[in-house]
Amino acid sequence: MSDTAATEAPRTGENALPKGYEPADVEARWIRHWEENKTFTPDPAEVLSGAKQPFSIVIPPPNVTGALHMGHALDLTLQDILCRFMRQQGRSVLWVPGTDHAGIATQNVVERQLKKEGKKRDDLGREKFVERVWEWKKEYGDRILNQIRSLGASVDWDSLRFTMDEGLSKAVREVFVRLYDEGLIYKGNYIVNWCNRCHTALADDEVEHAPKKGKLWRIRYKLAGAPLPDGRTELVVATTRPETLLGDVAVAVHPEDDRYKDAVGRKVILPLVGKELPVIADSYVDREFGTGCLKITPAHDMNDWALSRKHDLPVITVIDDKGFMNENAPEPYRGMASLVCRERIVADLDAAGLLVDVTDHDHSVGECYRCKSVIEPHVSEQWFVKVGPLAKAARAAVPSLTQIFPPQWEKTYYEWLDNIRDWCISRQIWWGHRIPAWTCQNCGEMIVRVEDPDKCPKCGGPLKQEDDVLDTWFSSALWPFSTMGWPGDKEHPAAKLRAYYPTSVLVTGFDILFFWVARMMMMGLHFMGEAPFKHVYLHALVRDEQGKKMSKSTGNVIDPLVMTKKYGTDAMRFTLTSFAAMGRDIKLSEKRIEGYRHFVNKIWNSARFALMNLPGEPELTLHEAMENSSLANRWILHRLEEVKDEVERAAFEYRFNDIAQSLYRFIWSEFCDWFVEMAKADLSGDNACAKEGTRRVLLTVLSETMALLHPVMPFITQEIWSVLPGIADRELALAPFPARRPECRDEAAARDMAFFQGIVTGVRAIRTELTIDPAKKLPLIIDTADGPAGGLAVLTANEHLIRSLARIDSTDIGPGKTGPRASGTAVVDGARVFVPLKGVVDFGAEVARLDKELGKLDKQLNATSAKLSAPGFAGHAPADIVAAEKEKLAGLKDARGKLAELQERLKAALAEG
RNA sequence: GGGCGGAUAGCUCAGCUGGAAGAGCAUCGGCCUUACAAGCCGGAGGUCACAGGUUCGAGCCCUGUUCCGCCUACCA
Repeated sequence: MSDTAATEAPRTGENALPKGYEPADVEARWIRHWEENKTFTPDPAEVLSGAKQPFSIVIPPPNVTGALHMGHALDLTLQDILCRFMRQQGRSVLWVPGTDHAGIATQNVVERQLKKEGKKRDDLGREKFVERVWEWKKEYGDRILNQIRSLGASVDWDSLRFTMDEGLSKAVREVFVRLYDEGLIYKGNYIVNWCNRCHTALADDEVEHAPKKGKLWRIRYKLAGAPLPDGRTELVVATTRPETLLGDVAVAVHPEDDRYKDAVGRKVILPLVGKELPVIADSYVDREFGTGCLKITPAHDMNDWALSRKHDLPVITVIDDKGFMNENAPEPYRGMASLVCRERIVADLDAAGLLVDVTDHDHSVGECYRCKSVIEPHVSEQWFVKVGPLAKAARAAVPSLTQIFPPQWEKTYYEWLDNIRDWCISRQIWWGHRIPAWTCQNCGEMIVRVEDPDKCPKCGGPLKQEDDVLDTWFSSALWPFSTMGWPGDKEHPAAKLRAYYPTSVLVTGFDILFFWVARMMMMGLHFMGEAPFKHVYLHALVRDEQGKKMSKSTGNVIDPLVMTKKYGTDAMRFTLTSFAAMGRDIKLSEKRIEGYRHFVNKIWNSARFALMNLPGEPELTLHEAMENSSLANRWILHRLEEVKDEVERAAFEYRFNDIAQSLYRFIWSEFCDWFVEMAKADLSGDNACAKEGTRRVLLTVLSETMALLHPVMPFITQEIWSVLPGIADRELALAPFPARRPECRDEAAARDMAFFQGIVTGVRAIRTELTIDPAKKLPLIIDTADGPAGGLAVLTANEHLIRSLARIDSTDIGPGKTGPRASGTAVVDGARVFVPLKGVVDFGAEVARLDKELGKLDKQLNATSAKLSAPGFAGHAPADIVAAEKEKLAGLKDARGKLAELQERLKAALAEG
């Protein structure tokens, strides 16, 4: 055991808590404590023995080069709430932390570092470069992990994983080899998305489409041979990329386009090149767009590529993998950067009289999701996963095996899987899992193996391994089982895997539904025979207060680390939780976090107040305390039971905002505003029995509230918990969810309290609205004749509280009591309230105030009686609804009548002067 | 082009299976009432985007419309 706060002698009682809550100090202390004590490291044996139900989550591994942003903070907060809540529910909780190696991003970072030294990666060579990346990882790779720590995430640090770890790399190889052997991985020459800057292929979903202002050039392609029957001698094509015409292999028109029917089958002459191209017909061509004539450049356009395969056209690459015109381009253009070439081509066309015109044209352009440079379609040798069969299984698993929350994302998930194309998994970089395939330099045999082969098994010739590495998402797709020890020993799978796979829920942003979630589904189902998670909870994106995506370039980023430092982690977590309603974006502003910091302060101060009154454990048990207990005590215990239900239900249903709201209201508006104020009388009174009873209730409610709030605000709750007297287990994180106490349910107390609050609020309203000096104590008369059943008893028993809460110095309560005509008045639940005000205020104001009240009552009266008298209501509506409406109408009529009468009395008094 | 979501108080949003419109912040008025001025008490503020429909009854269900987001797509 370590010397942390929980193991020190608890500082309970008076002065246990300093005046102000200092989050930084408290947080650091508990983070250290949890980690040193391995509080969140579960034992798989407790699951395997059947002693506990498992609950597991794998963290969405952040990019190892990344820094924590608000999206992470939200994601981690929600996961932490679930994990901490499930521990309270008695589950064996495993939350696996880790990072991914982010192939392209990390390589970029290190290359930039090298550049500063005036070096390129080729100067180092592959091996040295990869070593260099590992060095970088060693030095900076823990940054984001420490940031996760600082949020209080209750992950099991013993389970920490990195996608390039030995075990995870083994999983990657195993999966690759098996998919290859099953014919689900193949290598081939295809057109792919190519990033010139990162110098690698990208998968379809790694390309982001952004609208761009472009131009549309219309270019004449002269017909070879005789003019068309109508005398035309050329076709005009429209293109946004004139430089690609050097790679044109055909011109296509729509087969039913009357304008071009006669041209089909003829040849045109490619401008600036001079070679003849066929004119083909294909219904893909949109007659409405441009001129209806489409030039076909298979090597540099995805759609043209597809057409070229259909029509068996050649593929001519004219732009190389760095974005320069290659040897297939005519001499004058060779070696030019493609954009430079574009200008030259346009100029040359113009000079040759082949350019019709140029118009502005907005279209969407693909960009690299890592570096934002324009994506070039590029033909090259790549490795692909044949996703069809995998996607089919992944689709079928939702919602039967895996449920998505909120469910509207199901459709998006289906949509993507239904239209999925083969997944390009090879990347032309060095940092990552190198493809485990070797080619025999002798016989050309391809060997794909888990273990490195040393020679060709067929001819014994020397082998050369593939240069490419795998897409980072390929390894991320295995995360739910690779992190738990798969494949390991196949006969005896890891205990962790047996205990915690499949995971309970995946919590992540909807933006990586495709990148990651769908692929994990594919891999999990294929290799484990089980979906990797039972639930997927997709939360919204965190945006700025205008609803814009936060980005460094816009400068609207709210840094979670700055916020936690400034307002405390609990305040930020609570803010995010409050706004985490399902299916909605979160518009965050610093002001909101600041607002919830006030709530943290409120909690702290209420605990300080409680501790001041709890020098030691109360002498009465709760059971004893409840005998002849006060209204306040019975009511708050009753409400506590209801809050337990609300919080528990909301947590199971991922209604995070409801957890927050329910606790906020209970703590602030009920516990602090009413219970504590009412308890003060007992706590400072002479009645030892009442005092001890109320102390017991105060302690019970405070401690259980800390437990309920703990998943959302782990630090302040643990800090307070650790100084409460009479708590056996100082580790709140491992304490069970507060047990239900059916005997504390007390509807009568709820009703009585509502009446009591009505009286107090009624008097306060009279006071404030008539601007009576708050210090001025007033007399109070209440006629309980028509009040609720037991109302008199409630008011009599709590008379001293009415005095203190409403600033009353004398009361006269009973059936038939009447105050002077010159009174401020109210009707509460049938009871008439009088606050004699002769000589205190101007009664004209009170007459006006009553007018306003009467107006409100009239509005409600009209609505209710209209409803009741509406044809069919009594016949069709359920009996209980009708009865309730009738009762309501009676109550309103009664209140209105009484109030009107009271106003008349007042007016009469006024007339008399 | 297809899909999804949103439109409720000045702002940000709740409102679960249809049964008297809610919260926070902001605002106005009054209070340093010894846990808390990061606080307390009270007030004001809404034709629930628009138009129809179903129903005894609609913020909620159905149809259409208008705006605003996002995702997706082969219009060069």
